[in-house]
Amino acid sequence: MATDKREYILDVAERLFAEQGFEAVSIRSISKEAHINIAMISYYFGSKEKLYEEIINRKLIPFEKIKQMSDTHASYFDKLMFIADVIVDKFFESRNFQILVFREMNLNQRTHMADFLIEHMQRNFLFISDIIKKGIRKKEFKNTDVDFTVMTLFAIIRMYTTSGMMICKLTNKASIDEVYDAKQKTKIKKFISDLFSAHLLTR
Amino acid sequence: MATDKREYILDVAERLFAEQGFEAVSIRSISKEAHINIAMISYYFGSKEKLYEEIINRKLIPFEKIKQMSDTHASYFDKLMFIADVIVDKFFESRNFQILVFREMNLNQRTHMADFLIEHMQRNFLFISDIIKKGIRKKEFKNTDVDFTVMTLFAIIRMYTTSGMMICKLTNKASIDEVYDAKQKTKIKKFISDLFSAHLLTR
DNA sequence: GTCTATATATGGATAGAC
DNA sequence: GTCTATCCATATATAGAC
Repeated sequence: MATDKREYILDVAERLFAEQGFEAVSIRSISKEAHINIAMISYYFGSKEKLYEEIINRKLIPFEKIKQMSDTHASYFDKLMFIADVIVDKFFESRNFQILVFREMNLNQRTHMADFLIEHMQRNFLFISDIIKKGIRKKEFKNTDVDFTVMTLFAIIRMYTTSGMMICKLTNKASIDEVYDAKQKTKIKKFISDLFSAHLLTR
Repeated sequence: MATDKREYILDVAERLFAEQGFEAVSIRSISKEAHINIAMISYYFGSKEKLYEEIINRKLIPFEKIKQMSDTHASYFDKLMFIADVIVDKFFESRNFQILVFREMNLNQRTHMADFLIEHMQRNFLFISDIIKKGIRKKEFKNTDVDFTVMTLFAIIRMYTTSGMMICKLTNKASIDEVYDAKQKTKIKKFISDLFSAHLLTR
């Protein structure tokens, strides 16, 4: 029961932090939105910043599983697209979290947290770089700038999933929900596949 | 002389807002960093929020000139790459500003400002979409998802120019300056050209 | 676990002297 | 134009009753 309430507070706070930014959200507004007493946040989490750290820590991808699963795919392109699909799924289902993470990485506040997130990002980045480098060595892929290629993958998924209002306007969708429905998820996966197919594959 | 001091305050505040976020920066810290009295900010700008609005407004791209210049290029691909280069140049020389703009577009604070920025973005977006659509109609370009294509262009440039700390780490650069030197600018322009060439051109 | 009341700090803004 | 002093609102955090 206590964990349920804790999780609920974390969910509410995650959304508010994503919408307004860490400093703009008061523990008063969190307690109001989550229908709990103000003092409960210090009681459960210790402080506003520790609450924030718990929000960040609870959803970071345990990337090991993905590494193992990607091994089951034969070609490097299939490995890469498998990973891309996993990232798209992950980002679609945790948009508020991703907004927080990318905003935090770009801030000079709480630098220990930014450093930690960047290191986490780097591990994922290196894993994907490695696949592409192997693909190039095996002549499956063209010789291209690997850093920019991996960056492009993250950049597209990040832009689409963490800038909902903008994407909604730019693509003439009626609502945010429409931007993130199953149809759009399929479309972005197909686009990524087409783009990287043309960019990487030798044929 | 008064405009010099105003401009200097705007420069300092822009950097601080980019580094720490709007709410985390106090007018006290701005006045300290800019070596002026606290009261001067209200005197010059009226309020912290009006100062912020002036920072945003002073650097938005007047896109009309670019439209005209892009007309001088023969192919749609050349038009597109001319625009991409202009955007890269612009983003490289105003990184703090771009950090502010993209962060602001993703916040539910000051929604009038976010709406304004998104509309500005949409005009640029539509202009580029239009070029690609024409290229497709003339069979210069393959038939692709135009929205995602334009998004990709902005996504790459945004990711590279507004996430300096991350890029520095991911690409093993010694310092931020190295991430944004002339050599790297050339490299990203070439990468964009290669990527969109493979993605768009029929040959 | 839950609540009220409060200690304490810091923020934006401005009045008014010079 | 520049500065000091101050008003007032709001923030986090916690002590202590229940």
